[in-house]
Amino acid sequence: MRVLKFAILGLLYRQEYSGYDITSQFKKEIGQFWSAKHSQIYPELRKLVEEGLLHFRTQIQGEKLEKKMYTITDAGRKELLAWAVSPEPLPETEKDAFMLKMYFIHTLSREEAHTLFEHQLHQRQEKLVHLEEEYQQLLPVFGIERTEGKMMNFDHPHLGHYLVLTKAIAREQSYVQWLTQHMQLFVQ
Amino acid sequence: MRVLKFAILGLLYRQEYSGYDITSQFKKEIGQFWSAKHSQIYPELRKLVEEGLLHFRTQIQGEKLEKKMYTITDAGRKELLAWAVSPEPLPETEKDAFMLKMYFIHTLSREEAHTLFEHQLHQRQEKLVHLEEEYQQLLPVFGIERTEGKMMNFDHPHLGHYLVLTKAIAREQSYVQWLTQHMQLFVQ
DNA sequence: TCTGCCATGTAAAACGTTACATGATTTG
DNA sequence: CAAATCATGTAACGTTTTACATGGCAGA
Repeated sequence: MRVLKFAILGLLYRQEYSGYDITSQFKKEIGQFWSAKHSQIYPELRKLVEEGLLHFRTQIQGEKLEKKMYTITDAGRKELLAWAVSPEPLPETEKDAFMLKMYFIHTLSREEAHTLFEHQLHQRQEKLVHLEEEYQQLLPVFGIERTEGKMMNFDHPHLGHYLVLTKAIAREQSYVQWLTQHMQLFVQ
Repeated sequence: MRVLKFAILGLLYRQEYSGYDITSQFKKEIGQFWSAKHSQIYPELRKLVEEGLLHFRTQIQGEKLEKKMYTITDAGRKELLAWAVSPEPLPETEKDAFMLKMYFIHTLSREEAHTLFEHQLHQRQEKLVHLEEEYQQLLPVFGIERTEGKMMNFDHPHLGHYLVLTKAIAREQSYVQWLTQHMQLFVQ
């Protein structure tokens, strides 16, 4: 599948980035849905240059620190677009170790199960709060103002950002709701 | 982390299974949240036997077909329980290639984006229908009868099964809802 | 000057998928 | 008797993580 390849091509579609910058991007919003460590990114960048999908120029930062700024080539853009329009099949499995534990809940006492469940709820709620704060702070960037009833639209330069944030929020809300709904199983 | 190890130990906690049976289990409900191919399962089973967490007896099926029936040992049960009670940290990234494409939506035309979105919605809706049918069929097994107001409880032997099914349904409902809510971005 | 961040890489191990390989049993 | 399923394994390849390794830069 080589999804990392397309993640990198996609990031470079609109701007030049260094390997370090790409690593940083994966720690931001898109990291909710795809990421990689720098040890995977640097070899992938080299490979993409070899394949003619990227090129780079070396830039000096300060006195002598070299960084490589990568840009996408026409061939790279072409491959990216071919991938981007191809329909994404559903994965059979979306791995979730917590839910695997829940499948084996009969191995636990009521108290142990309750603790695990509470712990997961706590973490998911905290994550949800962070995501919602991020969303609130980005409302002006997204151009969504409650008073004027403005809405995100297809041509908005931050549509992708908006979509991943709202989707991450929806995912966490659903998780929190499911946990809350089933919490009663462990009390008493 | 060795999650597959614990998935196998968990499956063997209540009954004897062959490698083939374990492979089959991963194609059922728990496959929504964890799975592995037989090529990963057979070596893992051998390893778990070597580690003293499982043993097996060879059973003859029919005339000469040999199958290995695995059971968990006391050491295996001990390791399983230690894992099961340990709190699960949230993964930073829950990979979703479709959402990665959505982050790069600016590379697509309105029509292309609309097609992708519709395609994903169709697939998610279809999956949701299957899961809901499964749930409806299992209501008697779960002991949930609308007329008598019975409820799932902690000691129910199928609680794990119930939890993964309801969670998978919640996940798909949330996905479908999010897709539906944002579909308007691509029309006209 | 020290701490945290910027910056790039490689090596080894672990995890996961696809393909290769073989044969028995069951059901239509 | 043919096809689907049961049953077990290995090999090769691809992906991902952890650890090793090095050094520059900026601000307190």
